[in-house]
Amino acid sequence: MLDRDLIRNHTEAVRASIARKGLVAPIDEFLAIDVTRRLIQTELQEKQAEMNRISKSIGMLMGQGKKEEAEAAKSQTKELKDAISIGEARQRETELEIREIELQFPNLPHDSVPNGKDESENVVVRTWGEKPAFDEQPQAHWDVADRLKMLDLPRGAKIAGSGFVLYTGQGARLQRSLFTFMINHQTSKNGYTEVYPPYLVNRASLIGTGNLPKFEEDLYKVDDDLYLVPTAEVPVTNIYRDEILNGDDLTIKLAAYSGCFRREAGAAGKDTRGVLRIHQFDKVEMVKFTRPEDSYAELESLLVDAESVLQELGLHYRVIELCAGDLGAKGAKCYDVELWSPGVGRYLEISSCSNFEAYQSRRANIRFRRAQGDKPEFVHILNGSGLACPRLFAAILETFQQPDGSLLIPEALRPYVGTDRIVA
RNA sequence: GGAGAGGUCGCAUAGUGGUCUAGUGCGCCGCACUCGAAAUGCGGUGAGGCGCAAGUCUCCGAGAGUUCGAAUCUCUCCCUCUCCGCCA
Repeated sequence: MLDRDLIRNHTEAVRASIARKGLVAPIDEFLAIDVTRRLIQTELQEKQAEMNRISKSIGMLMGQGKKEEAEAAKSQTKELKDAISIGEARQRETELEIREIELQFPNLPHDSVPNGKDESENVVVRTWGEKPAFDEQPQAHWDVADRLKMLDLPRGAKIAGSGFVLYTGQGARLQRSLFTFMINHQTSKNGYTEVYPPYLVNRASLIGTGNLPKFEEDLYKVDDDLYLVPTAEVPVTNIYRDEILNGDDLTIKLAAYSGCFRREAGAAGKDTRGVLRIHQFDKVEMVKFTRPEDSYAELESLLVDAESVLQELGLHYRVIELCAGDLGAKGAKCYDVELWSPGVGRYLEISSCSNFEAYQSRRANIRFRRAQGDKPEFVHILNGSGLACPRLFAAILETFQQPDGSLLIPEALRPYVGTDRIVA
């Protein structure tokens, strides 16, 4: 959702900015309904004001015992009352219409975001480490995992279906070690406060983060109008929905471990092998609530916090800045962290660190007050993965596989895994 | 799941059909008194929309209804608490 005044007063700038993303927004519909909406409202309010005056005078006349005059006043109200109920219905209707249109607006890209139509025009910001050298072609993680009995993909599919994974033995232990290590790292080293949210959320929460109404087909829905979380971003961002925060408490930095559930409806046939794209996975997510003037500095440090996990593990990665055309609807600016996966032979997206500015806070109505008596302002909201487990799991298996067939565990994970090496 | 009690402007409370533009206390802000503070006194202190402004409208958990008029009456739903049942 965007600022209504911005759309009204800087229409062409908004249009051009959205066009940079290669998207269109219902700007003309918005403007048309906005005008009628205000006309309806002004007209209605005049009638309501008159009705209030008459009703009040009836009360006063009754109090003074002037029954007849009160009755006379009552008879004036019939026509007014009908007009008001029609006006109220029209106002409700237009308010719903404009809200529906507003929810379809994508966020505007920040000025610093490079132009570009799709991922081919993204920009490599930096790389860390180097591709590890192997004497022979390294195995893909599904082969390493099979050999070391860390994954049972056929039985995962039997239990739930294609795209669901059963981790076994040391694989299950490694998987559990990863998110435990990461949530500990973000809370103890990078200053995040840990939260553990519900895995099921209501519609209002999903509208707040921008997953609904547009991306319903990506979500698992259960009875009672609840949805499985596609990421902890949804419940964590909504912690402060409809609240006014104290400006002195910002920036708020939260980190959450959660399971994530995605239908991956539009991705059939892509990345189907191993654990590269699965319906259920674990992730540590970081969310920040900031003052507007701090959000871009906080985006840089959020990115550094995500990277720090990979540095601790000694994994080669690169940081990509998304061009306008690859940003998606919600983001104002976004960096992806891509992890080198030597067996698959590709960089895998493992984290997305985004500044949403006030796009989500306007939808979720999350504000802050700078000081007592000041008008509430919308906070800026950022989030980033820190990180997603399956691809990290894959990269570790592929990067640290040894010539003798064993798997060397990175130093930082050894206390969690309980060994320095996994053997067949 | 069953029974009961509740949800009022940061917190606590009052309000059971009309001077409620929601009262009071606490907290908070400003001013006065003071060398300074405490205490005290006075004033202020929710959100949103429309409007250049004056102003005006909406919001007492949410929605619908009754009425000239609803915080107050009716219905539906949500949430909290207590007890019972079931259960990791």
